[in-house]
Amino acid sequence: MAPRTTIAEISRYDGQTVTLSGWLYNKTHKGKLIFMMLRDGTGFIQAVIFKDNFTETFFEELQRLPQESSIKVTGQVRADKRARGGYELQASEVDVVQMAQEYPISPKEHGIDFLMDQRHLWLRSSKPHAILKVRHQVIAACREYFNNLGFLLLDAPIFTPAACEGTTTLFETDYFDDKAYLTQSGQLYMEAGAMAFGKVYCLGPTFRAEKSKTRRHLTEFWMIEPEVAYCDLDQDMDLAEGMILHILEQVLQKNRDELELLERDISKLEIIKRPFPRITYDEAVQILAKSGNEFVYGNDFGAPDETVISEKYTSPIMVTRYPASVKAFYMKNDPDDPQKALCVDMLAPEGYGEIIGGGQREDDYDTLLQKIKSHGLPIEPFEWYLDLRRYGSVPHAGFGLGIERTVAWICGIKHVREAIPFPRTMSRIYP
RNA sequence: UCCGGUGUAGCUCAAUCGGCAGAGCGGGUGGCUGUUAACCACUAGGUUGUAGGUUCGAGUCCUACCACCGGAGCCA
Repeated sequence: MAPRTTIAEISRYDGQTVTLSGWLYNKTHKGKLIFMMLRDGTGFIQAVIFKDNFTETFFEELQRLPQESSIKVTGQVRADKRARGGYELQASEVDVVQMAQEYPISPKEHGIDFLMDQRHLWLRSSKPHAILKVRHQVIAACREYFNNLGFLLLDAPIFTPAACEGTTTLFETDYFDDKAYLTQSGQLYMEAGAMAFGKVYCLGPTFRAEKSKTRRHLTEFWMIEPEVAYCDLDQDMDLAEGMILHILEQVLQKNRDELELLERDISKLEIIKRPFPRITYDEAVQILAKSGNEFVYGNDFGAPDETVISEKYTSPIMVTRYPASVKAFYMKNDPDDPQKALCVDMLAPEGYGEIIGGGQREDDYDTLLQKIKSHGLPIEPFEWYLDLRRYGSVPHAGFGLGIERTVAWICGIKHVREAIPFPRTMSRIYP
């Protein structure tokens, strides 16, 4: 029997006879020839079927074979300028594993709603393939980065007893005779982890019941959240910057084919170098003022504001020291300016907006207690969190990176819904 | 939740002033030895989102509802 191989490694088999197992991606025929574009998950290759090598009836059956039928093709690999990818398979044997029904996704244009209804099938197409391979690399690079720095992976719970930042954006579930909420962030648990292990991170899905309908929002999205004990805001920013650079380096090295298929302008990623500009909220407000934007000092930036600010730069930028009033209760105030928080948002270039939010955490017990109260939050669910300040509190900091926004930026795609295999939005929970 | 837009064949879209519902792709049949989202010929395919209303006549105008798209707020 001919050795079985994959399309990705086909160039090693030039001249040899192999069997490829996959699916019929597309086909065209011309008289005594059928050109079958075969995919096997690792790549695409054209198989050429010549009528004289098969029986009349089987050749006619192959001519009618529907898209996405599963097939095994045996044949000789040969380099051919006329074939996309440089190699094609001269088929000597075709085994139809299953003849598919009429496939709904043709190689022509489709609308996004139709494609999302067919997401379980759309995953087979080349564009979702490319994006999800980049996603894989982004996640792999993040984990590699933290693992190499001696971080411990510490998984955070999905069911949580209370909100980090109010309850309006939480998904509520029945939890036996009680209520539980789907997590919005693993951060508070990572703070406990940092006090136990020094440097930890978590990676997992988080949930927001926001009725958001924009290209940057999902109700279920993935975050990677590191947290470090004995760490201040500047060190936190160094960590975030290093992580982004490592992600870019890995994707640019390993996913060039995917970025090319997505028609990404790679030069915009290649010019990104250390150090990323670090500006304060006040400086960002000045940029807005110079651009003639109407902006009320003290507010948080909206999406159009972020775009105006980030368009001034070609690399991601880090904006620090927002007014404490617009930030979460656990943020530490700047000792030099108590109205400001020691926080940082990283804004991706090209208008992709915020991909990282983080900062130094409030480590003083009394101050934290006051903040919980002044944010109108109940004390009791946070008793365990306050314990972290009762027993050996230290300065610490961390951040959260949104995986889908990062993937969307790197891929140059418009909407985060394509950066996750099965997106969950306000109006979609199927398939 | 608010603002704007779109709903017509399996898919992507046309249909002029309110006057015979169409095309391309996909499907089917036939042809062709080099196709890359092929080409040529023939062919099947419709409750025009739903419910009302105006009119001799509604895909087109009006009202309500539904779905989706884009944007805002909130955020990663």
